[in-house]
Amino acid sequence: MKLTTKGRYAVTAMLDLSLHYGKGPIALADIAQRQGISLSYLEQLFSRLRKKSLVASVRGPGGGYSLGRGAGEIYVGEVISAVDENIDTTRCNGAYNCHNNERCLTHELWSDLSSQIYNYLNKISLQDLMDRKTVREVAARQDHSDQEGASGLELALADESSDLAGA
Amino acid sequence: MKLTTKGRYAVTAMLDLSLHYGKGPIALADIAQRQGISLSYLEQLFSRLRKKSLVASVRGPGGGYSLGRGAGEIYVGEVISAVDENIDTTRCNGAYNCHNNERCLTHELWSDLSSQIYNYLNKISLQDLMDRKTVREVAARQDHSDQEGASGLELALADESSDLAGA
DNA sequence: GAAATCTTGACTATTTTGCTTGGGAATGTA
DNA sequence: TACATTCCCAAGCAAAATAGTCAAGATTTC
Repeated sequence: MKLTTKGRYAVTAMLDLSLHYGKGPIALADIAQRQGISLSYLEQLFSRLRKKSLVASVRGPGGGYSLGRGAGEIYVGEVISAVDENIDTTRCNGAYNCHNNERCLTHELWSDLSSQIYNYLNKISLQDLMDRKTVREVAARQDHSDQEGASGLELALADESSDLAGA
Repeated sequence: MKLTTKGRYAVTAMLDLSLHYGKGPIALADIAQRQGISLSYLEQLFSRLRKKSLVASVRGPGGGYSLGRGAGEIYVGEVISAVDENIDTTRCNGAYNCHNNERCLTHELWSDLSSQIYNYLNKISLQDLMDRKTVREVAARQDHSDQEGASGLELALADESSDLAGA
């Protein structure tokens, strides 16, 4: 499997988007700042996410991104696949030509592992992540230091923490 | 997780070693030829495997490598860990400093995934792999074409009905 | 002592990653 | 209309990782 920061950034950004969504689209610049990801890099990732309809975009002032569907219907595996091209552990990517144009000794091992990982990640939705206590804690911290650092222009998200009991 | 050809080569080579072991040590050159892996590259990998006692070596003519313990007691996860340094999917490798010196939003997701993969691979021994029908088939083909030389024009890959990883 | 084999370290080519740059295009606001 | 704000896109690039080479040496068997 290819699990690089590309996939990690994508999932992190999508989770940030889920957490802050609710009152209109979220600008990438906000996500970039909160999650410490380069804006241009995020743009590239979101371009791919958009092509897979995982997010929808609105241009112009006040624009930004929103989720393509409900947070409960977007799965981590999809997000990683969207940005990482392939989520396969085999060298041949399932083509059975790993060695001398034939299947290598360990081909089945890697394809089994791929399905294993794929199944695992495709059972976890963004909503599942949002429901996790640790995620809410980190999110609250990030929103807090956001206000301190950015002279409090982007308020109105502190009430997020009172909604937490609902999970 | 880091799953590259390094880890794949290591497992493949260890499996080849297991399959051919029994009548004294196996020279790396044989494994390199059978599995299509560069000899010098294999040497590097086996150097690490030896440091972890996964293999034992005998120098001189007739020398080579043997398994450090029984094939049923060597697990795929160990082999990959030995050559790949870390098998962790988090950016911080578990150090909780992924973002601004603090835990990132998705830290737990990646560490959970790591354990998932780790547990999976650490339940599969080399003996388990040897017992697989597909492995024995490929091994038989490789031993056979070994005798014929390198051209290996036998086609036998159209019959693959085990379409697993839907990646 | 010569050949086979492991052992080691340095070096290199290639690919991938993560990111920048530099333009656009759409859209809301004044 | 002007203009700022946002998304959109493609090319390029430095650093890192990967995959592999090369050269020298250490052991052992014959």
